[in-house]
Amino acid sequence: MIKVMIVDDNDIVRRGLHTIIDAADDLRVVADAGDGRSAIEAARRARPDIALVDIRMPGMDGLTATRELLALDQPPHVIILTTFNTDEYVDEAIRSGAAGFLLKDSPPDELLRALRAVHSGHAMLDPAVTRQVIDAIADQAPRLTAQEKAQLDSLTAREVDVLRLVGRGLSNADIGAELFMTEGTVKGYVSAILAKLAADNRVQAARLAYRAGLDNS
Amino acid sequence: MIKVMIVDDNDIVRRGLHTIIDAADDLRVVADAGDGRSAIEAARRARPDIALVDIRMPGMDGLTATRELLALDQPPHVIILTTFNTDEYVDEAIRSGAAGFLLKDSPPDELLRALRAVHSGHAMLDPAVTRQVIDAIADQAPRLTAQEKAQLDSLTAREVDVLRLVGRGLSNADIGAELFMTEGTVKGYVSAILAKLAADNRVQAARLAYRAGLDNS
DNA sequence: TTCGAGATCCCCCGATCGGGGAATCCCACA
DNA sequence: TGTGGGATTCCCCGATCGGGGGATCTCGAA
Repeated sequence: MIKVMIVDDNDIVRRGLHTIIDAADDLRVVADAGDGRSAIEAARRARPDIALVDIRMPGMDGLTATRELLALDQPPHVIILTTFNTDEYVDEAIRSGAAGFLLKDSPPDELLRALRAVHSGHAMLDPAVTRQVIDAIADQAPRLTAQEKAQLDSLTAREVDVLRLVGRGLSNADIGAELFMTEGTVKGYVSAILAKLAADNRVQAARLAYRAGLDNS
Repeated sequence: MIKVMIVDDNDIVRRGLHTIIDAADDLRVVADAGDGRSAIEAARRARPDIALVDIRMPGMDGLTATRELLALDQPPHVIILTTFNTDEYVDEAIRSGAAGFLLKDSPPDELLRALRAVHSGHAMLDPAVTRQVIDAIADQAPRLTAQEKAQLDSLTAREVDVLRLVGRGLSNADIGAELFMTEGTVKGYVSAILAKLAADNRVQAARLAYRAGLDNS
């Protein structure tokens, strides 16, 4: 039996969700709340497996409530509910830790599928939201061009070591200390790197290092 | 009537998908292909609305096939099918332009839902895949720390102009030319920027500009 | 009206960077 | 057993950077 909590300031919506969920054999609503603050308390008492949280609420908004819920000892999974297809919140909701993002006009069985999927550790987004997320990923920085990849591949291992530190904003002297070589040696490497990467200066080389993800490893 | 094409090297899988899809009133399989190359030709002839593409195929793999299909005149939407929950390909599939990513063991009605959602311009991922995608987004670079945000906010508009160009790797002279000011003036701004951002040098300032997304706008 | 913040320019000066060599050393490959 | 590529070090030298001032001018808020 999957225990569900409903958090929505609209009484009618709460009743509607209640009806849909309790009609399923494997789901049961164990708590209700009309605002974020009482949701936290209710969750502490009822220990729901999943919280359905409206994103727009008076007082504590849904995203803040989500973060608070997930900070509990035995946190529920959180599915965000929203009325509109609001670009805005999707990214923030995901970063807040939500495992789902559904529109209130999606059909009841979609809600039930989502509850079950989320309960088994998966996640579910409304198809329209999925489209947004996918487009955002596809539009992300084109990574590296083929040319840039080839340029990076042409670097020797040692040059990559140096580039990594250039990317972090270290001076040649600092890089030398880090890699146990003379500043003069570092300068030689930096020159070689700039030539191979067709970069005018170390900032441009650092940019490439950053985009290639060389800086954080 | 939504026209669907099936691209899979396994004959049994093709038949199975065929049966599932044709059983629906609003869907019809209009083309079949066992490899990427023939899929392109088939798509050109049959003009399907959606192509279901196996990611693993002999010859042209599913992702390459996806890119080729999407390069056609009237490209179909592409849904990737895969047997395993393979971490690997999800990101690349999305970047290749796929509108869906389903596991072959998902229930038939999930496939039908996906086909309909994708046909209406939405997207659908298997819940397990959605979980991966969501986790990846949530784990992404923490953006900026509150402190870094405050530091950026403390910059004047003109300083931001300069920082933007510093982030692109321009020299002070180039920045001056770009913003119609003397190199000396630029140097003054850069010094102020480094002080406000607590950066040791322009590379570190550029890093911050890059992370703040200041460079591409 | 005064005052301060921002934008613009200027100067000096030391530190750092980047280009162009040149010289070892080592190791793999022919 | 050469030969060459990579790693390492050093040199010089001009260009660029960065710090620390000081000087206008404008505009808006006190």
